[in-house]
Amino acid sequence: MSIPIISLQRLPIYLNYLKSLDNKDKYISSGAIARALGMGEVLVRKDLAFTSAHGKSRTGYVTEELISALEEFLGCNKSVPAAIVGAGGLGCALLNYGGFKNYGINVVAAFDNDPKKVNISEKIYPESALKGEIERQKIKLAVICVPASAAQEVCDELIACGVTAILNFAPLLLKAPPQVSVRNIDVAANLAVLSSQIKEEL
Amino acid sequence: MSIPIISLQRLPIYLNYLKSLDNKDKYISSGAIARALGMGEVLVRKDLAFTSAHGKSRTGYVTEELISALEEFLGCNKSVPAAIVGAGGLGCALLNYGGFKNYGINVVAAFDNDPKKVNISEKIYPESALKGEIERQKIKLAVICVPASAAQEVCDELIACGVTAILNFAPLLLKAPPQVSVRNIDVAANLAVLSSQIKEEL
DNA sequence: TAGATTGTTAATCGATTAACAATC
DNA sequence: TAGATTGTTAATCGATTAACAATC
Repeated sequence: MSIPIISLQRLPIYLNYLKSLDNKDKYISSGAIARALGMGEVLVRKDLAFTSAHGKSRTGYVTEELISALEEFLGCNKSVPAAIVGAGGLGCALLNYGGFKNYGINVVAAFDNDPKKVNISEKIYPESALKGEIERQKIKLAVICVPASAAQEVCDELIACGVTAILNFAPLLLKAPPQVSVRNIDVAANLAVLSSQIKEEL
Repeated sequence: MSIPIISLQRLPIYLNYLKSLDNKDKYISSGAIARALGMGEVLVRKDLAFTSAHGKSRTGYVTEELISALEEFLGCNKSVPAAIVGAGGLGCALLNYGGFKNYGINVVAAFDNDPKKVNISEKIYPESALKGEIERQKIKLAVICVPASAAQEVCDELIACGVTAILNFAPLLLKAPPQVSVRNIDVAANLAVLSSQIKEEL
């Protein structure tokens, strides 16, 4: 059975936690992970069962094996090329962020229609080069950091170039065919939810 | 009954959609919204029922009233002061982003322990000023944009200063008391999920 | 009136949790 | 052996969807 997205989303949390442990014991139990992360231990075991990890009765999981199983499942050892469209503040911040490497994701190009941006980094190309670079480097994964007004157009162009997975920071719902995976991060909406929760408490 | 978080999270999606309509008809039905956003129409009605909006049989909701009801529920007309901790690439990008105003959120201060950052903008303070400014401006909402290694320490300090809602971009699970709302945005983990989904398709 | 739409109640679906046999 | 932990099966919980009466 294929892993449900809701389980897949938790795998990076487990991996982050395990890697953050300073003095790793040889073994770790689902109960210990669950307690540290505030989750149910059965849930942890079910999630981990989707990977190649196998726990041992009485002792739990071999910590290093569990980390390796999560890394393998998430493709951390592969090198997946990714592109960023829109080299504004957010796009540049992501371009300079090193944390994607932990998941085998390599941001190889960014695109912007402002010629001034193009000289900031050799990875930034004019938007006219988008089709050529995406096809040349066989990029399947892209991040949209352009304003909402341009996002659907960029999305369509990316899909036409062969991109099949898109992380969208623009605050709108992108239309895309079902074979293309789209995830949305709306920072303002997240803040709005928190802001509403503050008011509730009053 | 208090709105479940999962419904609350969808309200900004409805609001964005409604505001994005170019030629707004006087009325809009839950079915039309549902079709545009790829959701069930009963779900839309149930979500909207948490706001003060009331639809009319046969005609649907008055578009402008529905927008107002969503804005009111989400507190878009209030002015909620917010702070950003960590004025690196992401922190600065968020500081310069104008989209928070739509939800009544006003980023009034950013903090960084690098003295060079402090002169970039008059809103950026040294981290030593954190306690003073947060308390002076009665800030309850904060965004953590520091590296994972410093995030828990910053979180503790914010809570000690009276912050009750935190948006965390650092890839780790923050420990916070239950009366503090924490939301996490792990960009790398989101990309990892997409990357895994690409591989599945092969 | 007839028809479209709301809002509510009941049914379904999926995810989480509880229970427990297997096992090291 | 006794005890801790896994992995699985059954029960519960919550969210979504279906059905439908009310109504404009």
